[in-house]
Amino acid sequence: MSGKTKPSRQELYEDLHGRIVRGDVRPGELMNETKVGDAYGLSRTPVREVFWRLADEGLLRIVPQVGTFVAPINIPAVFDAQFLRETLECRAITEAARLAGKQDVADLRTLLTQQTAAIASDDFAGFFVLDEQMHRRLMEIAAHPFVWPVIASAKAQLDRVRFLSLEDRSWPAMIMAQHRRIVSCVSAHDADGAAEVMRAHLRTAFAAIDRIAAKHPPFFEGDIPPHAQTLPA
Amino acid sequence: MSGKTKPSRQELYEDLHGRIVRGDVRPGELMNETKVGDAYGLSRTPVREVFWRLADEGLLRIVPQVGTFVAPINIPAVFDAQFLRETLECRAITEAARLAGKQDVADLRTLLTQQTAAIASDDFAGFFVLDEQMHRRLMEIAAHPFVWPVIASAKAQLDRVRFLSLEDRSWPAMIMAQHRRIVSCVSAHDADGAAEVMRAHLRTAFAAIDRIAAKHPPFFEGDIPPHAQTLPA
DNA sequence: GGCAACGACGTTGTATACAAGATGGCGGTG
DNA sequence: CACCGCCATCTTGTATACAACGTCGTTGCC
Repeated sequence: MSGKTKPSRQELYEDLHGRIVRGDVRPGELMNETKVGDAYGLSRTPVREVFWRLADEGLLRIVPQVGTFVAPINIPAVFDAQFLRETLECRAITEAARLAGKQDVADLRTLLTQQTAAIASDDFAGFFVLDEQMHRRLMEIAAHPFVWPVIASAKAQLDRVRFLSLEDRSWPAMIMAQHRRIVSCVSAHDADGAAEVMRAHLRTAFAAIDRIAAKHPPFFEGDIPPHAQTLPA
Repeated sequence: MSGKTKPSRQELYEDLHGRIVRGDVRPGELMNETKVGDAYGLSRTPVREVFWRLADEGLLRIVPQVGTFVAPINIPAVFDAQFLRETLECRAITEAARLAGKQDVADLRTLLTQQTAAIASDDFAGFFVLDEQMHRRLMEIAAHPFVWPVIASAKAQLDRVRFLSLEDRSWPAMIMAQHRRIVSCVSAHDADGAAEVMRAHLRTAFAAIDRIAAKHPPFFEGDIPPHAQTLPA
């Protein structure tokens, strides 16, 4: 594992994806195929495939014969991503609460422990990974594993906004408390309670979008929809 | 419009997509990059981009250094696609029923008329397009237009199964009746009623999947999930 | 006869050269 | 001074040559 066997497409994709979502590269910035290829020791061909996938996810905007740019954060698209994630995850967790077995609950509790440890050591990146693992695991418990990639794609749009807000210090504690309540509901097979907590959980970060958008106007595109009281129930 | 200005990637994508969904090419069949490129007068480069996208949608399976094949119909993936579509469209139509204005209802009624005409002239392909337009329009009325591409992707998986069943002659009439009831509920702002009819509508075609899978075993992959009573409510 | 090693073939993966188009600056012109 | 047209330059789009790898048939050996 010492020599770089393959800085391959997968690595390039994950790196670029992370850099865009974390905001290391700003919306509107030019992503030159040749330069990116040189930077990673690859030719344009594999780079183009990665660009295409990122464009499909709405993270890049390819303008033919002009250039490929980091896409602005499209506010209506973000609202729809929230709708999608909230609708699917809340529906799925009711199934998860119904179907969860002892081993599933044990797995979730293990993730809770790891998340607590990550927060205790200020390992925000590690917590971020564990958070994603937990949501994916819940989707597996709900017996809908193929839905996760769809949610992950929507999540990227939402995370772009999230990373623009300097994370509050009190934030991780609140997230952890919500995670514990989710696992508690699933463990008790309380489907309605789990859905309710999940909805509140998913709206926590989303609630600040208008404030964040107002703070970084050049990064955004489109207006906040008129019916923006999100969703009733 | 006489000369073929561009048999470009878009055309190639739509053609291949349609051929796979309609079952013109069978699961397991080899899709050679070079041969496909020659057939369309393109080189391997644009073909590869199309293949990549189709693989992302689960319609192709790219095996490195071996070949690209038409993917088998993955039964668990189909069940998850049904879960995704049903969850999102039923949730969205409650919003559509709440938000629909007079012009929206008028557009829907126009689509109903066109659909009736298509069926009357046995134009099944035309009806298929109009059906898709209606579902997309409903998503726009619900103020979530960006969700449609996600549903369209899931729809492709479901349509693969649908096209394997020789469509019943009484089938179009039932679909039309459901469409009319949906528009009726939306027009009356009956959100719960609309969701109920939509759920029944989406399950109509899906209900036969086990029968169809049993009829064409070599085209399928994976088993029917144990909790296959789909979804409660 | 069974089996293992080898090699030809086919496929996708990668790199690179060239083409087509868009942009922006420059200079000419009214 | 304003404006129009041209051209250098940069970008992505496409085509093609080569490399890496897996498959499968063949052949030789045991």
